[in-house]
Amino acid sequence: MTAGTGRETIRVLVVEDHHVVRQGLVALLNVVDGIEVVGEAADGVEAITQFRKHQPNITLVDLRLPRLSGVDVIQRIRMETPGARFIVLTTYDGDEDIYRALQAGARAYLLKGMTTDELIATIRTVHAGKSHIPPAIAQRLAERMGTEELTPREFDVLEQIVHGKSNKEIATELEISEATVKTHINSLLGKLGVTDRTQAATAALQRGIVTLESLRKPKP
Amino acid sequence: MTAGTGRETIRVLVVEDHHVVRQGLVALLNVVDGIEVVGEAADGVEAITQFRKHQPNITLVDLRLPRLSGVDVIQRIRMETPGARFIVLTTYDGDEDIYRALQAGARAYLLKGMTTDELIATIRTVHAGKSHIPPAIAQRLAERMGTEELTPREFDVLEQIVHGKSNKEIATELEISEATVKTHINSLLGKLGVTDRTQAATAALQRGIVTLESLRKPKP
DNA sequence: GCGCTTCTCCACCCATTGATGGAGGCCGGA
DNA sequence: TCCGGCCTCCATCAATGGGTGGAGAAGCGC
Repeated sequence: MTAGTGRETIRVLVVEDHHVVRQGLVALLNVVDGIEVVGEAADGVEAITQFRKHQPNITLVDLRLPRLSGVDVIQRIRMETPGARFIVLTTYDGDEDIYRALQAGARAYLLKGMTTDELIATIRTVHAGKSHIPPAIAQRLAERMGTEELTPREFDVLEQIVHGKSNKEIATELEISEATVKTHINSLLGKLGVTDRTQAATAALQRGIVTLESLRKPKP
Repeated sequence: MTAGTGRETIRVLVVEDHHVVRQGLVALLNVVDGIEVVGEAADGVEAITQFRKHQPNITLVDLRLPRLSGVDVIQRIRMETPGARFIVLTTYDGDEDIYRALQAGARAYLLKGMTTDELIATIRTVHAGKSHIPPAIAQRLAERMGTEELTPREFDVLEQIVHGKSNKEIATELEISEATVKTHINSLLGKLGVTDRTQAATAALQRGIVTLESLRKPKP
């Protein structure tokens, strides 16, 4: 079980819930010399099962997955196999997701829409033990630095703001006073670098702190 | 040039900018009996060129495309070939996009993440001259009905709201008085069925009236 | 224990926002 | 031509939102 930097075939696990995209990845990768797709998974739970079964060199994983998110998958697998290498692949490119994925131990981050060459080059790079972050993403990560973290409570309030709640409603929902809500809003506005709740809402959506999908359902 | 409902091969053009997804579609479709991918395009302009060249029975088209949007592509092609049949394929499922695509003449709307069977069944259905809208989407379309259209000016104001502008800033930007801005906001809040600007902003993003991507760039 | 952060709350003030109702001008369809 | 929709603007009022400064309690790391 030596770290492979040499000639042997790179064994890849593809984790992606969209059938078409998964199919595309497999089709693309299987014609490449030196890369073999050893397994596929359509959700987070299946991903872990497949990983245990195949012990791939590289796991290509989408962040938005049913049952268990991509970040969760990375964290859990790395708990039992710390040397596992991940490349995150996603359509959405909220800063928050990138950040969390890299924190969780992903070695590279690719947006769908990349070229085949980029994909293959990244797989080889990561398999060789290096990391690879595209310049555009590196830049946004840099911007994110220096930005303070929101506290859990501030996050709760922000979530409510995105859902269009008034301060009074937020107070009721979180069972705190309206004054406290205002306090939290005040500090989260500062941290997000915005001046009002509407800007806070769009900033939260842009950064992927809250997702548009979560808006449809009242409360999961 | 008779409408094909019989045995002959269905000739498909795939228009999709994401390499991986396009590859997936082509890989999936080319193994199916009775379906042949006759062309591929990665942007709107190329789509039109490819259409003229191959005159496919079915055009599978992504809505978000470089250079020319999916809706534009459908409209332009239908101007010269009114009988052309389109299936719209997209990840994002904003109501506005669905609506405009169907208005423009798309016969079916599929979300990425569909099964292979759904895709093939839909292609056959549309080729047979029928339409196919998934229940989930049909429901949202129904909800959208009864909703009044925004006027162009209301749309302008909404856009500014999503960009986090205050009424005063909007007034300056659009070169109208703040009073007028308020008037527009009042009516657009009603039409969107929301009670304040923050809800208006998230509603606009949900419905795809304004996109998150457009928030990054200051002014295109 | 001490310092730090977080969460909670208060009071006060002013700016912004949204609601209401009214009004004139313009344009395009009936 | 008249009607209806749209865009423009006005005044006024009540409610909400955001800014400031201060303060006590709980928890954590050292």
